[in-house]
Amino acid sequence: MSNAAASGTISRTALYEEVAERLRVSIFAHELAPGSWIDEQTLADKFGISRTPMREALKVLASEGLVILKPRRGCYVTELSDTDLDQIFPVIALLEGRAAFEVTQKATTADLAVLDRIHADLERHAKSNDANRFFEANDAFHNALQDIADNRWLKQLIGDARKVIKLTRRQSLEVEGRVEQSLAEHRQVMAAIKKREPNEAARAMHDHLLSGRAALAELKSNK
Amino acid sequence: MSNAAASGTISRTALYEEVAERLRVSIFAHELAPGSWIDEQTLADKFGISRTPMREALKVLASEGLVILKPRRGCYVTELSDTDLDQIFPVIALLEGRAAFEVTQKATTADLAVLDRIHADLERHAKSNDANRFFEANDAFHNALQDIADNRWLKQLIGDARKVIKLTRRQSLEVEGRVEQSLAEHRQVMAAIKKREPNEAARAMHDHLLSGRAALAELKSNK
DNA sequence: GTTAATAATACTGTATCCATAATTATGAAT
DNA sequence: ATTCATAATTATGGATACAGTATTATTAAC
Repeated sequence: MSNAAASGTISRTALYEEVAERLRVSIFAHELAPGSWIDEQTLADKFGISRTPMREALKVLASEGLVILKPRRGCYVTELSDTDLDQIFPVIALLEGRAAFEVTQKATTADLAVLDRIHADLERHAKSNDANRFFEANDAFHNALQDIADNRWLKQLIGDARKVIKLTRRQSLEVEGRVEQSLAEHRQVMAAIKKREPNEAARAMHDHLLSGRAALAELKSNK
Repeated sequence: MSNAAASGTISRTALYEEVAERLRVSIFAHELAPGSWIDEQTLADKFGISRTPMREALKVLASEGLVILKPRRGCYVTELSDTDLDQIFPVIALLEGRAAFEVTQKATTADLAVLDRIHADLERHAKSNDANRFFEANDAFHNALQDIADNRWLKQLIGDARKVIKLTRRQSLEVEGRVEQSLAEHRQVMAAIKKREPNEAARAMHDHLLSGRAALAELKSNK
């Protein structure tokens, strides 16, 4: 049998997937504001597509929790209250703690090298006070960790939960001193992983995320 | 203003939701076998609907992990390997443990009464060796617990994860003595909740679910 | 007889169309 | 003037039609 090279570069993603991704970006950028109604037809016209893939994309976003579909009422961007954040952060902390736990058990020396490199990026961007790059590296670190944990379902659940809190992620890093604090917490996570102490790594990651929630709360109270 | 009674009982669920539920049932009952291809048109005809709501339902199931959508190739029922089960059970154990933790903190005496009643059902159906009703009551218990935990996001993530393992879970009760063991574990959970010891409740629930996984593994090895 | 190429068939993906339900606006009555 | 009812407009939900791609089968050539 001929190989799959002829069937295109891997496989062209379906239109509804691209639409879903564009919508996610729009939602995270608050171009589609929380609580606002999504006009299927208008948005589909703007994207240059018909309502069909738009509707399919909205179904996907709905099951991700990014929008809510009210039957016969239309689609609205999810609004996150403080209560929601208080509810979801401990859950993410738990899940990512578990990821750290599994990483500590499974990581090869090559895996550790990858983490080390990303952590070095974190240190560098913290030193140069580049909050944007720090944020990116932070994302990369958590993603790398989940890849190494090599648990498809854990990764999926964390991804779902993280998508939701991304709705509000207006840099908790803007809190005075948060970058340094976050960095220190990352160091603890790395140290625990290298020491091969799963429980300690899990606890460090867990506390790191709750600390992120606290920073966000502080930001709001000062606003 | 006239009330909403005329607009039907609460709000009629969309067709695609009903279809999604029917598909879930079919998948759990293995009428749609793991790995098998789902013929949109044929199935839509059988349900007496068009392809549109069928496709929307499949999108939802895909993001729940029950099926996978291969672009231009169609839709296939997810196959769960032993590795998948080994990966997902510890995660569910963690999440439901957290739910038990939160319940122990939040439950009112009325809540405890509800749990007591369902637990009594469990005891009864175990005594009469009615595995089906035991399974139902077990589901009801876990659902009630999540309702009392009153954490929308935790409930959603547990629901997503549980949907996946429902593909296999029911069989575990067929293991010799599993019903009794499961009952004993439930007693421990209830006791810890009543004693208002969150950590103990979490650990008991966690172990209960891992025990369920072990039973399933045993069933497979004997098969 | 086997393999490769081409053609046909069938299914996925997208667009358009129709029907139903909800909301809003306008008019009438109190 | 305010409220309630009715009608009209608009958007969602569902069906059908159409286009493009992938797979399979058949035929021809080696």
